[in-house]
Amino acid sequence: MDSFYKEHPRFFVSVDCLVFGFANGQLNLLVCKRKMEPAQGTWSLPGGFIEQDESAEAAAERVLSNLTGLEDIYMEQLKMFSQPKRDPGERVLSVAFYALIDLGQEALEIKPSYQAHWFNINELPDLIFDHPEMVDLALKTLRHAVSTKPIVFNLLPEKFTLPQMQTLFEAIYDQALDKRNFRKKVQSMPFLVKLNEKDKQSSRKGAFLYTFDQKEYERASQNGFCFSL
Amino acid sequence: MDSFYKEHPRFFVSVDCLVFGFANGQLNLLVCKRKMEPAQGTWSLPGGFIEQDESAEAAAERVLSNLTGLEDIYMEQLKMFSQPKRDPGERVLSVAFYALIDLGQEALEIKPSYQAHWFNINELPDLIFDHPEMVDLALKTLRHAVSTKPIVFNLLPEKFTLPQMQTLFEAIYDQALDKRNFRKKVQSMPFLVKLNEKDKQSSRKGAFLYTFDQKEYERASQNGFCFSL
DNA sequence: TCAAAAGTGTTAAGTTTACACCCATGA
DNA sequence: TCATGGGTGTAAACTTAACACTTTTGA
Repeated sequence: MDSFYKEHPRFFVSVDCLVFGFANGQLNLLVCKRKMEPAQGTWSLPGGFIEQDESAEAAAERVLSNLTGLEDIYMEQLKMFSQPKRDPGERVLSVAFYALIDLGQEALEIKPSYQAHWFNINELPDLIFDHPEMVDLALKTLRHAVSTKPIVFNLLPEKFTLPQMQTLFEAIYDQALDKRNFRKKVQSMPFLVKLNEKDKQSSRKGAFLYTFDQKEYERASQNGFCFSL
Repeated sequence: MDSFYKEHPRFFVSVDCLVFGFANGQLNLLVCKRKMEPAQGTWSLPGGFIEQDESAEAAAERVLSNLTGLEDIYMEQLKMFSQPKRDPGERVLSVAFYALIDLGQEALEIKPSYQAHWFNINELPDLIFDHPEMVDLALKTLRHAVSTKPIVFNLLPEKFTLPQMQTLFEAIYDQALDKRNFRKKVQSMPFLVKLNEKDKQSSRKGAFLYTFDQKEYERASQNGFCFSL
C-alpha cells in the first residue's frame, strides 16, 4: 500500500526505562553506562529503539527483559519526551516507562552488557539529555501511584513483613510514618493475608510474613473498595 | 552529521487532541469528520502530524490553534498510543493530549475546514481507530485532574457563578453534588474572589460572579495549600 | 539480662456527609 | 403574588494524627 502520509517526516522513537528496586531499606534506580554515541560512557537510563511492528510497550518489555532476565515486569507509561534538541546527536523521540521489580527474586540477573548499576534515588549520578526530568516525573508519579493502587507489592518479595513494607513506603515518600497508624490501615485491607510464618532476618523476635492476594483485591475493588495509603 | 542510529526504523508520529468545552450544563468534546484516507468521512479526534523540529506539544498547540483560532490553550499530554495496527492504513504512532477551552470567549472560532462538531461526552458518535480508548483515558484523567488541580477554570469564562461551577463539576463527574457542601469547600479557597457583580442570565435573583486569581493560588500553593475538590 | 526490633489502643482534632428553609426578583 | 433559582448552618459519622509501653528472643 502506498503511503497516505508521505509528505510528513518520520522519526526515530525510543523507550527509556526507569527501573525501581528496593533493597536495604532504600529505593534504588537502575542506571547504565551508555554504550552508544553520543555521550558514550556517561550515565543514562536503560533504553532502546522501537522496532518495526512493535508497540512502545513491547519495546520497553524487550529492553526490560534483556536487562534483567525477567518477564512480566510491572510497568507503566510515563510520558513521551519530544523536544527537538533533547538528543543532541540526532532527533529521537522517547517514551519513558517506569518499572517495579523485586530485587530478591532468584530469576533476576542484571546483564553485564548494559553496565547497569543501582543508585539510591537520592544519590543519582548526573544523567544525560532529559533523563533527570524523566526521573523527577517517575518519582512524582510513583509516589502518587503507590498511594492509590496496590503496586508496591511489585517491589517486595512474595512474602514480606509489615516493617519491610513500611520501610518501603518511607523510602518512596522519603518521610517517616507512624508505625501504629500504618499497620492499622494496612491490616484493614482484606487482600493482605497474614501467614503463619515469621521472618527472622532482621530481629530476634521475628516479624510475621504477609502476602498480597490479587484475587481478593479484585473482589474488594468490585465491591467499591478503593486502595489508599 | 551522520546518523548514529540508522539501523533503526523511523515512524510517522501524530498528535490527537481531546478538546473539552462546557456549554448548557454539559461537558462536550470536539469531534471531526475525517478529511484524509483511510476512513475518510468517519468521526475522529482532531489531530495532525508532528513536523520536523517540532515537539509533540508544539504540534498539538498548532493543531489546536488552527482548529479554534485560540492561543494559550490549557493542554496536557495523556499518553502515547503505539499499537502497530492502530491505524490500518499505515503505521502511525500517536500522542494524545487533552485540552480545556472556554466556549464563551469571543476569540473562539472553530474553523469549518475541520468539519468539527461538539458532542456531549455521553452521546459521542463512533470514533475510528483507538480514539474511543483515548476518550476513556481523557475522561478518567480529567476527572482526576480537576479534583487535584485548579484547571476547571479553563472551561469557565473569566467571571463565573458558583452554580455554574457546580454544574460543571457535576457534568465532569456525571454525578450530583450537595450545594451547601460544594459552596463551603469552594469558598474556603483563598484564590476564588467574589466580585461585586451579579449574573442575571439564569435567575431573577442573580448569582454573584467569582473569578480565579492565579497569583493568589500560587501563593497559597507555596504555603502548602493543596487544591482538592 | 539486655539490646533490638515487633507488636499493640485510645483519644482528640479535623473532615465529610446529610439535610431544609429563607431570600430576591421579574413576570 | 408566586415561581424560580440563589443562598445559608449545624450536628452526626467518620477519618486522621498523635502518642508510649509490652513482648520476644538470641547473644
